[in-house]
Amino acid sequence: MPSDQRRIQPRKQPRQVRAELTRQRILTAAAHVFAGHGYAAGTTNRIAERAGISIGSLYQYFPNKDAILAELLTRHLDDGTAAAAKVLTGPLPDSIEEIFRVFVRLAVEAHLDDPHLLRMLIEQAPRSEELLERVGRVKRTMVGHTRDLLEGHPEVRVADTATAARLVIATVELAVHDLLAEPDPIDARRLEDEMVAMLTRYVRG
Amino acid sequence: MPSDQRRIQPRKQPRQVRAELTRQRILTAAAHVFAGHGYAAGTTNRIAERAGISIGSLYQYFPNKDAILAELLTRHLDDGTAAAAKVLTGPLPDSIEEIFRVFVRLAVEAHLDDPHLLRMLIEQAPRSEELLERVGRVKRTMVGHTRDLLEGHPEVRVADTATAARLVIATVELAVHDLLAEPDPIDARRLEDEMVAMLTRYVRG
DNA sequence: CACAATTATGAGCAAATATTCAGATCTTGA
DNA sequence: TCAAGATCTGAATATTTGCTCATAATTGTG
Repeated sequence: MPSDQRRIQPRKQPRQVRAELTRQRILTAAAHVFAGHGYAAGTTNRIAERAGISIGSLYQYFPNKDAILAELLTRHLDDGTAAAAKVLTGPLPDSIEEIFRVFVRLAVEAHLDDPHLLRMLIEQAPRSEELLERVGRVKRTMVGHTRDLLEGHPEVRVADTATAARLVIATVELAVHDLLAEPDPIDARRLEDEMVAMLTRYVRG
Repeated sequence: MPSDQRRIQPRKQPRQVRAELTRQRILTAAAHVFAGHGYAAGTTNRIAERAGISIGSLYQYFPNKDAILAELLTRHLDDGTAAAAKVLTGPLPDSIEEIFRVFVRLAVEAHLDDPHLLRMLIEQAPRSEELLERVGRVKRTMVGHTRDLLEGHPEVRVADTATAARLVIATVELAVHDLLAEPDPIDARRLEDEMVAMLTRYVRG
């Protein structure tokens, strides 16, 4: 068990190509192992084994197990915010329904590749103060943007846009997580349609 | 680490008053510790310490750590289904809006006392085959009832009641968990109002 | 009070697992 | 080619933690 949870920074920076490759392999293996076994049962030795490297190499690039989780979460958050930013720079559709569709699709796509991993991340990550803060910040940003959107759109008729924005974000994120990770997952397209319908009818009042 | 995960039954039945008291203290302490540290970091020694008893006493009433979790989850599920059954025996309101309000309020109330504990329960349940099955059964029952409700109600206009029922259940459950467990939780009454509005407008088409 | 049954104690065992480090192997650049 | 630095190895070590058991304390009963 880790005795010093504060270290998150990598032990050394890769300077050769094979080092960067090893780092990638570790992360890929960790994603698989964490997704399959959960965080606690996803041991560092198992990760190293799956990555085809020795346990020592793993600790050359990650100071401890938590750091691997942190890196995976960071990448997910960065990917998500980057995708959202890209959409926000371009022109958005006019109707609130189509706007919602864009973002719901974004959320669904972001979770389609490995729902189990993402679910594990959300469940396990918040144990660390730092990660909790990071996730909270991203979420608050999303809620803020959603609120702006709701307030500026002529079709929207909800009174309390602050609460509505939080409800919208939580609904999209969590329902996506849950439904995609079930043993019998809902068809992604159908989920998208129903969720867009629900949100649209909600904010139109 | 536990070598035999199958044992769930208590080691012995309490025969004296102080024994039953000790059992209660263990469960209360476990709820606190699990909610605060998570399941993995909530060690049995910490639970015993918080309960003000020795670690040996803990193992006199629970064969292993999982059994404590199972007992907590069982109590939650039993409480929930009992409350739901009580509501279902009586007369339900006519309007779909008021029906939703009854069930959303039920869900909110069931999670108001200790959102962190309940969140942990839902997250950790998938570790055990038995608990997973138990939770799945309860959920399927709820979805089934919801579907019946949607199909039999004149106000409802959604086409795919199966998908709609799953979406409704997932939304209520997860949004409640998430919003109440935040560092800055939404006012329970406001959450109830908005969620009822969202669900009602959704199923009315 | 005496005796048995019940309950409580907590040091310590055993297994799992995170992490280290001394030495081997590979890559780079001159 | 070769030395220096980078990378890799994995047996060994350090911790953590679920759990046991011999013993002590308490309670119920005649």
